[in-house]
Amino acid sequence: MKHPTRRSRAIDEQEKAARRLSILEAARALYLLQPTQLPSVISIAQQAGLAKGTVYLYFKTKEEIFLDLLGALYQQLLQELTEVADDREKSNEDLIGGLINQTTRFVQEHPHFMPLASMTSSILERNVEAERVADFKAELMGRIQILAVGLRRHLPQLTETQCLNLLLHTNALLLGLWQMQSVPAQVKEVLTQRNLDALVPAFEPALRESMTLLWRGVLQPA
Amino acid sequence: MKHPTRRSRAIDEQEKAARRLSILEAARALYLLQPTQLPSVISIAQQAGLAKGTVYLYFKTKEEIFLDLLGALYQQLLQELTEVADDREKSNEDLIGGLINQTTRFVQEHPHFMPLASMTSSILERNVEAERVADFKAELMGRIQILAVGLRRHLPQLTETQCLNLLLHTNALLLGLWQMQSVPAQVKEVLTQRNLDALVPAFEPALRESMTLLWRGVLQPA
Amino acid sequence: MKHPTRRSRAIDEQEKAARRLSILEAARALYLLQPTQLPSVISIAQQAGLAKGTVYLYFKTKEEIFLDLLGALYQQLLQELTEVADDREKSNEDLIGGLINQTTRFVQEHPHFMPLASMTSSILERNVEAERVADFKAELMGRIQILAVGLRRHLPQLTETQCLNLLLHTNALLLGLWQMQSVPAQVKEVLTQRNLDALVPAFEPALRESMTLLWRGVLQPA
Amino acid sequence: MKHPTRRSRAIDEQEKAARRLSILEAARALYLLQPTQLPSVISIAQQAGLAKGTVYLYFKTKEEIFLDLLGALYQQLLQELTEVADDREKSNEDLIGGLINQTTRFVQEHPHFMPLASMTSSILERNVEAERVADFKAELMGRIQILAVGLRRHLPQLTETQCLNLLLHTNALLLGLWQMQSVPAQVKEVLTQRNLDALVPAFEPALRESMTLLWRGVLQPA
DNA sequence: CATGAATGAGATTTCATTCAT
DNA sequence: TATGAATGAAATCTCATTCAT
Repeated sequence: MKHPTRRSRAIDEQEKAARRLSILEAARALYLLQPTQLPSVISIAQQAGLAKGTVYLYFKTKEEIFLDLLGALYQQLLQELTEVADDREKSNEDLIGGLINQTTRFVQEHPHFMPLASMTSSILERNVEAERVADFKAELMGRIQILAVGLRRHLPQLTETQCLNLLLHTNALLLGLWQMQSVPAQVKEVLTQRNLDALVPAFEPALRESMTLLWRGVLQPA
Repeated sequence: MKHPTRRSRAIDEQEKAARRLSILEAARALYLLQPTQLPSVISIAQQAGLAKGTVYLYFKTKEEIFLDLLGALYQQLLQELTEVADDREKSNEDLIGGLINQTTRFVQEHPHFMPLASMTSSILERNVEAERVADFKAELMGRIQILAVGLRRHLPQLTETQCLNLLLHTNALLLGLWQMQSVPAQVKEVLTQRNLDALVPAFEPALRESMTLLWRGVLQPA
Repeated sequence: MKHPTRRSRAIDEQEKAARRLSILEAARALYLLQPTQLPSVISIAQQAGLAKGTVYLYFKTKEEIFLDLLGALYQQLLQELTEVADDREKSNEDLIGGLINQTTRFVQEHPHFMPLASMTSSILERNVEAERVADFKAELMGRIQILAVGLRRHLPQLTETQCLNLLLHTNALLLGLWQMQSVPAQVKEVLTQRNLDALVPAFEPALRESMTLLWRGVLQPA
Repeated sequence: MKHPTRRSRAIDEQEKAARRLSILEAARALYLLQPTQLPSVISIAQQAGLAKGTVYLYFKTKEEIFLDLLGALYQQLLQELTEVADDREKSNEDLIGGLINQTTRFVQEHPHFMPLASMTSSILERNVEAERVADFKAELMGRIQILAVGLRRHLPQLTETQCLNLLLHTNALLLGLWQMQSVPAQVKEVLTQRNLDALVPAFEPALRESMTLLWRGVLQPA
């Protein structure tokens, strides 16, 4: 005694991709409402106007949805950064500044990016098939390498490895700094009450400063 | 005799502290066995020879246990680093090298440190009372400030804020780099099969390199 | 964020047994309302005034509940039959008649007995731990053996094996005849419309007749 | 080309019947592999080289497939038994023995017969349209009546009703005895470990014994 | 007619947390 | 204080059945 309702169907690959996207979009919307935790699968399904079972038709686990979402964000960010690096006219200073600006703008415009990135290792990768995680990592590293190549055109004094590492370390800073300043509102309140606001470093200035130091370090060898 | 296994009660403060410690120790032992996820409360209780409910007499949530553990680890690390910094005889290079060495050694000797630190923002701080998180943060920042002061004795050319930020950014690097290389065994296998091992940066070399760059950057102003 | 409500607790074995019984009773009540299918676990829990999780604290699967219920029914039936057989004054005819009467009465008074017994092999035993099924079978056969012993006091001309087999075959008749007459109401309607009512043998007369034949066969060797 | 694997269509009655048969055959093959449960519709469809939905063009429910299979088996068995009964030369003893032999042989040669028959009332008839169940019953009873007529030629001392009932009760024994001995392999293991093997009666001897008693009972009126 | 995407009920599991005893 | 029974949200899975294409 089942009661299916009427819906459109994703027959070809394009439509399937679209449906996949609609799930991702629903997940994103709900997560933004409450970034303290991943929304439940049932709520994602409802938000997407689908049945719970349909979601599991497209994603094996809830975390896979968000790893996908994160992958798309990383892809977009790296795409944008690569475009910045492809501008041959820029001076080194402008390049670094441009990359920093682009990054901070991206983080602001996609408020779910850093929260998701921050739970990659502790949550998302723990509950996604190894194959899919490997896909995610491979894709991410591939795009970072492309960016590294673009970077080296500006900084020929660096080896390719140095460029790559520079980017990896930048990503590390991004992750770490975000987490250090990502304090629940309630905690922030308590810290304020105790006059300890200064403990929570502001994300953007810290990122600017640390990135500048890191890049200056590599460009001015001892 | 309904409760033949009923435990003795911890009446005075000493006993209570001891019981608290036994829970922390049980949690630590279990987490080391499988740092991929926090052990369940029931397993911690059993490991400590207590009932599930008893654990909640000493900790409000499971995550509070691990935030406590992490706090102790941070405290110890910063203590050790402060001792390194307090050696007035060291050259700047030795100082930096000493801090790096001490840090990497600590990470190796306490295999639960970085995994716990990596879930601080996404898991631990989300499930612990704001008051406790604030305590954790205040304590941590206090010790970092002490270290910053020690550091400045060696590097008088830096402002206090610069020293503090240097440490904060170092912590960020620690967090981010660890997460980037913290890949589940199964994923590592898949990456190996695809000849993509190189995607996973080794933690210690990456930490050495990035820390060196960061510190060099701050010491050699443009 | 869980919301437990207030309930009494089954601390000792007696209370636990009582709670187990309350689940069994809830399952029985619901099954009687609609014997076409086993009620859902959630409905059983609600009927018993418990949470779903609590039901799974006492039973591993839904089918285990009903196998338990069936076991109790078999136990009661065999108890009653043993009492009938223990009446030394009875003639053979009275004995057989008494057993038949007692059986048919039991079936009528416990309308869930035969439906459950009819799904033992195809449903209940398929989804219950082997250990539990073995318990059920051992218990059942033990009681049948006791009844066989009682039977033999009346029928000393039979071997113990003959008595046992007689009972086993009687049980087989019970199962088979019930299933042959157990026709959903809708099917019965259709058969009536087609003037095929006669196809569905009445349970009780058929049981009486076949049991009489069976027992007469064993008592009057060729 | 959205549907490269789209099948040809069964236009005329012959093709439709053939497709129906291929579904039945696929269902039979899969069920034989694992008679512990009905195979899933998707597996049946794949085995038959069809899409899931196509199966539902030929059968209203999954159980209808198996009720059909069972109907064919009953038809064949009763056909064979009728041929045995039509041999006028046989003595009564030979007749009974022949019917028993033919039945046990049939059960052995069609290992899916009894498992299916055993779930008739609890599963198959619960999930098949009343009309179809009525068809099944009518067909089955018709053939039993034919056999009863054949039987009566040998046993003129019996009424037609007696002959019919004898057959019905025999069927009941068949069903009941099978179910009593149909124990999952794992349960059998446990019983063996407990030295309780004897609890599971062997099907064929029990059938022979009980049928002999039943038929002897009817032939030797008190 | 044929297809397979979509549905959704329900079973089962896990487990942090609560609270009656 | 200590206990562990009870809770219930949520994840995941299965799968028969429907129905848009």
